[in-house]
Amino acid sequence: MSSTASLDLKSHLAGLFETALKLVAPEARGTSVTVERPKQTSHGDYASNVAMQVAKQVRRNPREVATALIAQLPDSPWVERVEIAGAGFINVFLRPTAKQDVVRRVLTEGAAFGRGTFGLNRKVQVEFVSANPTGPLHVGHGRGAAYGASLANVLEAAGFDVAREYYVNDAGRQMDILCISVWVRYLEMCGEDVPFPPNGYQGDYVRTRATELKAIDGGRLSRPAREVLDGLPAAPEGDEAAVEARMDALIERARTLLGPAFEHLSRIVLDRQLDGIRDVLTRFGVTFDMWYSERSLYDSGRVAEALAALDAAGHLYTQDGARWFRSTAFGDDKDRVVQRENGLYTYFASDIAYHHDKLQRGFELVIDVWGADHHGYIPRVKAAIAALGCDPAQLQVPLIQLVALYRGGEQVRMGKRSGSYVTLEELMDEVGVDATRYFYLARKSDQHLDFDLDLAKSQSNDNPVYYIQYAHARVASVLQQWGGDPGDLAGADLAPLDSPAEMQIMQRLIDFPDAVEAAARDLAPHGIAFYLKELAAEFHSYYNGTRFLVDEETVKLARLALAVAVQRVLKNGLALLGVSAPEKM
RNA sequence: GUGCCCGUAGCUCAAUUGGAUAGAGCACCGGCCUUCUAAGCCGGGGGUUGCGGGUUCGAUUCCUGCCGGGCACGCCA
Repeated sequence: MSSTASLDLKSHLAGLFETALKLVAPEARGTSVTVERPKQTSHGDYASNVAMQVAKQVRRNPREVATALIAQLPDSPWVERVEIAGAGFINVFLRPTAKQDVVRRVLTEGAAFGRGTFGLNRKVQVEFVSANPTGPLHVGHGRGAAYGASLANVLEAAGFDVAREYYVNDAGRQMDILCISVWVRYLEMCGEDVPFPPNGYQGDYVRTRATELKAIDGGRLSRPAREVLDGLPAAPEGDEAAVEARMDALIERARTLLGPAFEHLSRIVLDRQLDGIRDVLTRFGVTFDMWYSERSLYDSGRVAEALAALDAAGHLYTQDGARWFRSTAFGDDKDRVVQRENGLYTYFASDIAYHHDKLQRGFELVIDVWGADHHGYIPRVKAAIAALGCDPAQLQVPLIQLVALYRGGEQVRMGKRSGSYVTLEELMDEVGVDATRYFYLARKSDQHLDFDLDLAKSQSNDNPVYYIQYAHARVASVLQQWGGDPGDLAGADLAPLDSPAEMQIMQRLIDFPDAVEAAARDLAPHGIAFYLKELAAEFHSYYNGTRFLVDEETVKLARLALAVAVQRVLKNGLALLGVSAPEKM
């Protein structure tokens, strides 16, 4: 029964209008009545446009309809008065008690305030980050991590049953190239003169892996340079195709020379890479329920199984020696290869199997957080889901746009090729976890993000994350001065809270569950960041002009109760963003 | 060339999914600490929402044509 105040008020008011509508315009009974919060306080606490919506249907002018609706509106203990405004808006003004009530509710519900039932306990999976384990996480992955983690929190708060998952691309050529890169560094350390392939992974972490490998296995994986290099195709500088061909030959050679030890090497390298990624994410406050291996999809036969299902339904065909999925039958631009001429499956094949598996695990909603550069990939995955007999709407793919770092007003240039990109770890070390996560979430995910390092680092009033945290800390400070038990405040008489500033703040608190629900519905956690900034601003303003520790006991307790309620909502909201709520700054 | 996304104050971004006079922060100008944290507050100037049409009571939002920017278009992952 602890549904939220705002939902209570909104549905309560909508119910009043529906009752009146039945009497005034029975023929428009089907109209869904919406009640919104107007932007301007002069337009009341809540407003409905129902009169304008039905005006045409009943062939009367909107203001006339509104007048009739108001005349038939049932009495309500929460409503003070109702006005007609503008083209036919009906504005509702609430009694103070309707707002004051939220303070008690926040204090009683505590960490649970803001949680709702919108999700109906439905099972939803959020898959995010899923960066290739072939290198460290960079600032782009960081944005996906912050977004995915916060989205998962928001969905959970909105009443979904959420599973957080990282898809590990541990199969395929990129992984092999990483292994070769490590192996060549390893051979160098063993004194073998093997030139480093130009398309290998250049970073320092590759040497680190090689060092670890040598510590574990000594020189057991070493082979004479001529055995490694003999007969490999030449790769003239600048000839990309030849360079790739030489790499493929080198991979084959390594498998031949090392035998089962190649898998051993691969396993160690992968584990260490994942350990590194996991450590950084954990420091960043991002954790997963499941790390799902792409390779396991092959080992368990799920890829073959998913393709067999498509085949059985008649959605596969053979052409030019390859197996194709007829994705055009489900809205894709062109058909897609799932098994190459050489017999190897494509990445898409394992992705079909992966999504097949997700749906089989009973997730009603599957959310893939992807980089925006993958947007062209969405239609084919949705096509596969449809071809497997499921509803493509069960998959939603929020896209995360690029991040550009700025330092001293200049963009920090990054290039994968040169290995000069900034890692998430470096960003966290420089800026701090709280500011990093807040800045990532401070705008819509599908917008380019200009990340101002100087601003994020500045311990000043310019920095929005500190602005919000400071509001939280200020309440703690007042409570300390007061010295009483905040637990007693839930029973405080709230009648003294009647100033415009107090009304505004209480309405803002009432809005919090709505903000959570909207963020979940739109897969847009940035709404929480904006909400918190506004709540903090209103509180700072109030704080500046109001003394809490006054002589009159009832006024003091009422104000403290409000302050603690604000503090609680700030804390709950910051938690959704993965940002800490310090008691002292 | 085709498809998707974007264009809002000098800068960085919002705008309750079609609502009322488009809002914040930064920057700029002017005020407020003998009082619970000035990492704060108060006031001021700043706009043809890229441009032109259309849909309707009403458009930053939906449709369309241009202009400008980004991304994707592989038997790579």
